Amino acid sequence: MVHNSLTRQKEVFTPLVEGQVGMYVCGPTVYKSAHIGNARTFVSFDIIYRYLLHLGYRVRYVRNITDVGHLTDDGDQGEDKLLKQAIEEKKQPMEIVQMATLDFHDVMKSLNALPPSIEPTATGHIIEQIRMVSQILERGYAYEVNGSIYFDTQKYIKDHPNQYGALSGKKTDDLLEETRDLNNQSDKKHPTDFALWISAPKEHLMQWESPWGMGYPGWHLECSAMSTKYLGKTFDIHGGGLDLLFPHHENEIAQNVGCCGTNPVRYWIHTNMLTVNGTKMSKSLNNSVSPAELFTGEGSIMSKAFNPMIVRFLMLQSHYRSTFDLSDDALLAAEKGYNRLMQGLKTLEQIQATGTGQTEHDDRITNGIESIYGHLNDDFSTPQALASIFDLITMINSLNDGHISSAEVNTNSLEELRKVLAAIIHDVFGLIDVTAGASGSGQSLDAVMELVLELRQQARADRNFATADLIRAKLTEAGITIKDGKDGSSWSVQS
RNA sequence: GGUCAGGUGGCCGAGUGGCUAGGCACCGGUCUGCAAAACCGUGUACGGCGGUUCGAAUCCGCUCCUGACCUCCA
Repeated sequence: MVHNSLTRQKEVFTPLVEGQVGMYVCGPTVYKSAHIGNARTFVSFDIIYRYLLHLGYRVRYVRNITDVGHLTDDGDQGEDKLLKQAIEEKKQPMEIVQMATLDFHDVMKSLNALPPSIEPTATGHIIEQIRMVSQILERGYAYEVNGSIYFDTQKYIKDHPNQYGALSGKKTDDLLEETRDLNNQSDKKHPTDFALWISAPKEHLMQWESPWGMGYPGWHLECSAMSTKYLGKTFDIHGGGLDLLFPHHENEIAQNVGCCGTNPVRYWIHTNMLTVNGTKMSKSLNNSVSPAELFTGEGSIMSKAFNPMIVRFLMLQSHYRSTFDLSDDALLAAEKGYNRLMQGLKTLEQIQATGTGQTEHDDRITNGIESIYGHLNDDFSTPQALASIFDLITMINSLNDGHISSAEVNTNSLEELRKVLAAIIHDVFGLIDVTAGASGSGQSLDAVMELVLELRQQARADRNFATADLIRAKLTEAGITIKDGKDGSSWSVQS
């Protein structure tokens, strides 16, 4: 089941071609470093992508890079954000693009998001965009004014009643009556018309030759052109942030219908916004928190540094369609929850089950696994899937502590549990264990710690607790936690 | 102003008619030399006012509050 923004309800997901999924997600505009709100969206789609792969689908995941075209103001008078930034920094636009793109990739990598199958850029598909403009012109859904091409929304609305606005839930009448203060839009026949191709003044830094003279593409066009090129005229999933729903996605549909006569997308998925102190984070509001700030603890809202995996875990604890408020408390709580999850997974590797029958504990495992999949199948409900996982973690710990004897659990169920939890947590949720010595501390540290623990164990055996506690305290200061168990002590590095 | 989402216990965050979501924090217990971790247990909820129903956090109406979109934004 997938929640489809177009119909506003959950629908059974059946791909166009059995076993294959085409998914397009609107990527970032690369004129500034990514903020954590961007990251939330792409992590959400990363999990959807991973889950589809896990289910065995062949997925073609296309996520674009917008490296041209966004205007800061309405209409033709506005400045291109990218150009503005380039002028401010006295750089070539493509230098800005390069910087922001590399930064974006770094962030996504640190959050362990898989790269998309194709990551096309707008500037790399100028030809396709020009061709699409021509097709829309040919079909009569656009008109030219002074070298710029505008989409004719009125004709579109007339020919396709109840289409325009269907996605964003706007009534076409309301859209047409829009009387917003529109400055310098005299070229357009109607305020709702939008630019497909914009005529460029000579000094404009990014422009290309077209049948209508030198110019550059309108913002909405690239996604239509590139999704059509790589996924076809109709494809399964189109995703993006909720803030793109109108006008971007609405116009995208219009362009596709105008160009090819078919509705391009079968399932629209929109992720909700991330907020800080209850307000949406947005590049234009300048209230961004960067991932780097989170990861280094240098920002104003965090008390300390948080590993990217903790941030990712926190994102998993909320549903992608809910707004999500970022706070220090939430991060601190997530850190503990994440550690508990990772510790549980490690414990699971070590415990044994010797049972052969089918006990209530085996039922609990079976039901737990079933409910994990049930929740993920229900519009990718990671929070609920996590709840089911934590129930199983409790059971794993009970087994480890001897509250449940190993004979009470069937060997096969435990094996199944190992397989499923590892797959869900690592492959689907994309959570990497960064809690232990596994984080690249190397063999030498392992050897040193083994020695230290041995000496401390000796001190404890001699009832020299002062020494034992001193070792533990000093190690804690150094970021290493000691836990004394029945079978000796263990250690872990704080992330 | 128009449109659309929400308001859940100390915090975060699920949940669309009856059955403990979960995480974190708190309290009691077990374990431990002491901790930590873990396990067991207890408590604190569904913005307000009405209504439907045998029964509502969940449906309906009104009301208050918050956010998002309507302009570039993930």
